[in-house]
Amino acid sequence: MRTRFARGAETRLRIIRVAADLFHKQGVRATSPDEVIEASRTGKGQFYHYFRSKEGLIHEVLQVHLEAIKSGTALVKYELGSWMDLERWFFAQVELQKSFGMTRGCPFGTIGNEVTENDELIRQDLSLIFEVVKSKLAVFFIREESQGRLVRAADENRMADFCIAAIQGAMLMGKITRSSQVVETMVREALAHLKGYRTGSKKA
Amino acid sequence: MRTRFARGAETRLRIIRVAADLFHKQGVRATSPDEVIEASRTGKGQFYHYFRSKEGLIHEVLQVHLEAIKSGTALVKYELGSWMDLERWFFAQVELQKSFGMTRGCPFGTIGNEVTENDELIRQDLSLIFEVVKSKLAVFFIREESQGRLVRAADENRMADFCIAAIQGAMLMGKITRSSQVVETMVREALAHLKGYRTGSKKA
Amino acid sequence: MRTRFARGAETRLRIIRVAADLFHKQGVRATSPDEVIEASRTGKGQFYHYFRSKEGLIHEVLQVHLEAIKSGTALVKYELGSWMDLERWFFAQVELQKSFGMTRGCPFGTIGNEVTENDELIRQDLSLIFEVVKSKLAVFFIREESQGRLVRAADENRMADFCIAAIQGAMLMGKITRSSQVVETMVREALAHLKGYRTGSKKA
Amino acid sequence: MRTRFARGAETRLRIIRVAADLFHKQGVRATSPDEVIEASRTGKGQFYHYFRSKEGLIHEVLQVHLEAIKSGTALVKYELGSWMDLERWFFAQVELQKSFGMTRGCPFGTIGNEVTENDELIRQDLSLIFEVVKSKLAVFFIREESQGRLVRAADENRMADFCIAAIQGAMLMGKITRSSQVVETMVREALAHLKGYRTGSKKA
DNA sequence: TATGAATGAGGCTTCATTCAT
DNA sequence: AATGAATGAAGCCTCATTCAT
Repeated sequence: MRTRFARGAETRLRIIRVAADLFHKQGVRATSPDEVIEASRTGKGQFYHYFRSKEGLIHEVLQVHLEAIKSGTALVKYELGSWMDLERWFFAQVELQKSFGMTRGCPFGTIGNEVTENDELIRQDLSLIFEVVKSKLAVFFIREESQGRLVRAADENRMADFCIAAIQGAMLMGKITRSSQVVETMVREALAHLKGYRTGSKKA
Repeated sequence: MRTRFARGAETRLRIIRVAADLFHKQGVRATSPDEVIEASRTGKGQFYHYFRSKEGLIHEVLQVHLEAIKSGTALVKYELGSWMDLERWFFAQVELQKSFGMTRGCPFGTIGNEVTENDELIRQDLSLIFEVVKSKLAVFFIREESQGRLVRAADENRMADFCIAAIQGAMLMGKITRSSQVVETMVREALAHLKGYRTGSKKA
Repeated sequence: MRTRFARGAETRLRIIRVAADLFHKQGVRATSPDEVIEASRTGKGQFYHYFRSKEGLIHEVLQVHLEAIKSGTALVKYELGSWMDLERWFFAQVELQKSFGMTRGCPFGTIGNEVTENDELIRQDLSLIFEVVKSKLAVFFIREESQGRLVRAADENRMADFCIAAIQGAMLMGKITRSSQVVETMVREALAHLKGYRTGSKKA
Repeated sequence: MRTRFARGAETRLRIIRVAADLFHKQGVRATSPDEVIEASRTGKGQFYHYFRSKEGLIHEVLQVHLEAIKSGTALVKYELGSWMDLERWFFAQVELQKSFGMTRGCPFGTIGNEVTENDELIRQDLSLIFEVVKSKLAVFFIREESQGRLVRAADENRMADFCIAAIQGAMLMGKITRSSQVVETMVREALAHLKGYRTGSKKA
């Protein structure tokens, strides 16, 4: 039997999950509290009981994403141990996008794109998420470097930023063209570029 | 004294220009016809006299962008004659973004990111724009190739796609982080990668 | 070669004809000047050049109907010379309704139904039309009476009113049920009732 | 003190009642949600909380009418036990119309007349209402017949249809002419016709 | 005669939120 | 914890009309 606390937490999470999906699918602007309420089969009161406002909900959705990334429970694995893992990291996102018929982009990029000067809090949530992702990617490059597997010119932070911007650009173009081709091209070029920083690569 | 032709066309263009700016600034979803109407100091009726609907306006805004790109009158120059021009192409966009205090992304990416399955017409308008941009970039790479200045492995279409996805990812991250740093990093890495396809580059 | 006057008159008539059809099809409230203008391929200016207002147009449409009834050029013939003609009068309207797939009622009833306390002018136009129709029907009954073919109890004015109300009720029900059955039932019952006023009818 | 159930239902019913009256007075087309909202002193949100759309409201209004007819709580009584009741049925409607100064017709006929090919749902609601009214009238005629009080030629269904079309035609003409005279004429003629189907009537 | 630009009120609906139970 | 009634601003669009050329 569920505890009283758990029952509430469940509702809260159900709302968050539904909202996360709708935000990913159609963006935050196009998603109204009403739509989230209906899709999560909750009541108006519950919604505003758990979330201060729509902005509050977005924040919570992003928190859940952030926790998943931090704890490694996200669909995409951000802890990289090898170049193979890096490839997997890129392609996991491509596969995710394909699973939605190329109708969606990156959930964070989609939200980030809608941010204006009035959405400073959300922008900071996103910045933090990307900061965490970046540091996870950087950790891998730093480890590679510490083991002498990167050329001197390699800059781990720049490489991490490059990865993120590359996948963001790739997925955005994939969504716009509704085709996985550009996405795969971009991912392969990005990987090729990154591998150029490995010692012993033919470009070195 | 205004010509008969100009009377209406002026109003129409005024609306389009105001809308283009608002769409760039806050996205299409966050921009209401009423806001466009007020900012362009027109009447409600005029708006719907010139544009079938909000979607129709977005379409027209994109048409104007497309024409500017095709005719070379856009702020960013898409006709590249040299690697210097390619660098300028990248940096012109970074500068544009900086001129808005890093609060905006690419006008096309911004709209593209908001596209859902119900906005098929707009999606196709954007696809066409990117198609045109791509072919302009490809023309440069093809010319380089034809003059033996690219390594055999170079694929001009892929390179063009890479340029577009790279700048899109860069600008989106620039907008989210409100910092030009990632943008510049991405642009430099992208250029480095592309230059790797030149014959005689140290990586070749 | 058309005279200058004729050209204008033509436009005017084209508008009236298109409007008459739209009013019949969807009523006056659901028909906007814009719709009439577009369907008649005219300009805004022309419309308000020929008609003071939408109300003015309705008035003119009704005038044209009235003239057609008076002059005998209407689709339905109101000059009755025999009981056969009376049957034809009823059935012509049923046929007209059938020709529109039972989606329309009587053009006058449709407009009359929409009349409110603010449409006094239109109401009077319609009253006049029905007055004229009534007197045409009454003329027939009076002639019959004067030739001793009606029973003493027959009242020609009441009989005419009965005809009109019967066909109005019939067509309205036909439109609502989308079926000609009620209409035909009503017409036959009405005819049976009227024939009961003939001398020598079995009911007499 | 209001019960939990009543709180919302009251508002809902208030809106329906106000709407029913406005629809009767000026038709559905001329009645805007805003007008209903104001007249029922509700908020915009409430309106759309209780009704999907304006069409939804019309539907609900008709449902309420239908229930009233079925349950016998309507102003007009449809359960007839005698020819006297049938007369009362006709005259109750005439009196109702008179009580509005002959400015309104039948509430159902008024709405039915405005129905176009895009209002299929409403048309069906009306069809159903008339179906129910018809069967109630038919029940009376069938009972009469079963007791041998109708001539062989009498067809109960046709008689019921005749009643409905007659009163519809009568009320429409009453509204257009703003006079109760035609209405009374029609009602009396209709009754005379119907009585002709009684055994022993002088017409038999 | 003819065209269509311009105006602003209003029509239908959704939004985000608060409140009462 | 949960429900859903209530609110009013705003969003997208059409209407009926007038004005300028």
